[in-house]
Amino acid sequence: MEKFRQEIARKLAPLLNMSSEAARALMEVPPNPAWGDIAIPCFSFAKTLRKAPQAIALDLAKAADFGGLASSVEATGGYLNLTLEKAAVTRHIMQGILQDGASFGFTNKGAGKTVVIDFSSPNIAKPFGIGHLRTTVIGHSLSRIYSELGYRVVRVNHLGDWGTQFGKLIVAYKLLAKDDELISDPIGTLFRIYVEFHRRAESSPELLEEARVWFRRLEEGDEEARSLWQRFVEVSLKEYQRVYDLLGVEFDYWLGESYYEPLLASTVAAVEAQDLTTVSDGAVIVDLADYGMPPCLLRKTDGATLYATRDIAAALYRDKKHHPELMLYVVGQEQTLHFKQVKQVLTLMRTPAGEKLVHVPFGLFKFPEGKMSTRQGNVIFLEDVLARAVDLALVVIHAKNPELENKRDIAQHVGVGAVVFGDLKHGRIKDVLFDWDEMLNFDGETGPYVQYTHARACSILRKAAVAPALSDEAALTDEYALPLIKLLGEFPQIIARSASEYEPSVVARYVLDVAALFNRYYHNVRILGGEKDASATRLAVVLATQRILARGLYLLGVTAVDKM
RNA sequence: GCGCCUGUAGCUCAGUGGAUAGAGCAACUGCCUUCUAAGCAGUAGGCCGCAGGUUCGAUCCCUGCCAGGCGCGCCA
Repeated sequence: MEKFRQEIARKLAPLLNMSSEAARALMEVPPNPAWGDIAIPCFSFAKTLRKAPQAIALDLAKAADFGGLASSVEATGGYLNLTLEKAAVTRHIMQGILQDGASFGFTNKGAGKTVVIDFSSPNIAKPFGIGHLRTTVIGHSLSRIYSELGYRVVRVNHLGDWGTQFGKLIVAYKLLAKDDELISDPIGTLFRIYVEFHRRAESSPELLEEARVWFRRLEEGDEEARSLWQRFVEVSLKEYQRVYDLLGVEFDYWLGESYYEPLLASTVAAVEAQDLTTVSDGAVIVDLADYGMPPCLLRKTDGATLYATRDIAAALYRDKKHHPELMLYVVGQEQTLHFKQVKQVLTLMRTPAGEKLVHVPFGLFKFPEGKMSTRQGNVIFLEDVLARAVDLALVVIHAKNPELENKRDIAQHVGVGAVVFGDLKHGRIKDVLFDWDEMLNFDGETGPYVQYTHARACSILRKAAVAPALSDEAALTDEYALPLIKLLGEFPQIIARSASEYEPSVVARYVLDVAALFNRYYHNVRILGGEKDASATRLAVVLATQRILARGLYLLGVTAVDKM
């Protein structure tokens, strides 16, 4: 479709006295498909040409020559509306998808470029809660979307494996846990003692001081502290891996904050060397008042480093190691200020890392009961959510398709797909209300709906007696096939837009639209049987749809099942 | 107090400086002897938070206000 728009823009540009890019940017999609494929609003020319928009549109319609591209050109209400030649459009799109197969959306914009994506990044010793779902699935999807554009993608899991919470955990462990508990139920145990620690600390604040001491000992390499820390990290990673396996999420690097620890001293020194730091109440800070921000703390009064120090060190490290074009941080919007500060400090340091750093924020999960807090112990485990979704999917399969083989396997993909898709269909930035009913819904605008549509397409392709072929082009232009094919043709633009906006929901919405149009097609047009050439051509539409749906779901990190 | 984000149908959300603001869920009503009814089709449901401004044209951009969320030097 885009190819046609650009063609039209090129022919239109001289008449409007502008570049073809500008002419392209002017184009709109008419609200009513009956009015055509492309609309050029003429209101903005009225002043300079001193003519009514209506008349301008009329003149353009008369003057323009689009060759065989447009089947109708009309001036209505100040708009120049044009309809593309149906057969040319459908032929072009269908040939493209059938030839390119899965690589139809591939535009190669990112060839030779690298993007580093920091996502998921759970805090060790805290359960992998529903709160981690968003960063994990958004980051996973973005990594696939950028790969699709030809970028080399470096996926980094920036584990929260350092910081004062480990002092707390060590104190709590020595006080409250037995060794065998950590083996039988690692996260559960760490979680329990972490909550209990905070409960006790309310009446015994000296525990907090003890925790600070232990973290200090950890930083200094104390053997006991170190070995406890090591165990906490190991058992936690093992549990996280189960969730990642379920979601199909992988990383290129698992680098905790501890990894950057040896770099911190030189990082602070580098900032100091640029004369950016001042000492305030004994702490080392970068004053950012000139940029309308509170200061960025690099060292506490006691000399210990902070979150910002580690993020600056990590950004410098990533830039040096991977030479990326972009460094994305898929982290909740509550950390917007933090990343603005880090970016500003990097910019002041005059390193390229400053402009490469992009915070990709997302809204929080909200709960009817109020804010969720690990410390208070009210957490919804992601694994439980996924398990419930899978169980429910199994129940639905037994009810709707009892003959299905591999029920458990399919149920897992469908259940997980419902949860993942349910998250990704929302714009990132909005807060999400956690709602079991919506999370476990399989009807309407959901992952299972798209998966089901894909399975339907697969089912037809399995039963077909003839091979898909574009042998009867008239079968591509009926009122149900035409809008579907046009939409399929937008796939490359959709991928590009979702990448530039860091917004997987663009793909999710698109895939829902494709599914809706396909289901309408399916319902109204008989594909199998009938005249051979027409049937083969309709099968080609089914095949093209199946490929786009499969690829779209892949980009979202959802499995496209063949049957369900 | 200051800063950032959000406010669209009963609920969850799309949407664009332009022509009649769209989906899904929930409600009601049709459609399974035809390719998977996790589907399709229909009915109903709207001062696009409020008030100004910019513009030929604002739900969209600007300002103010209201409501909610988040953040604001020694947590991450």
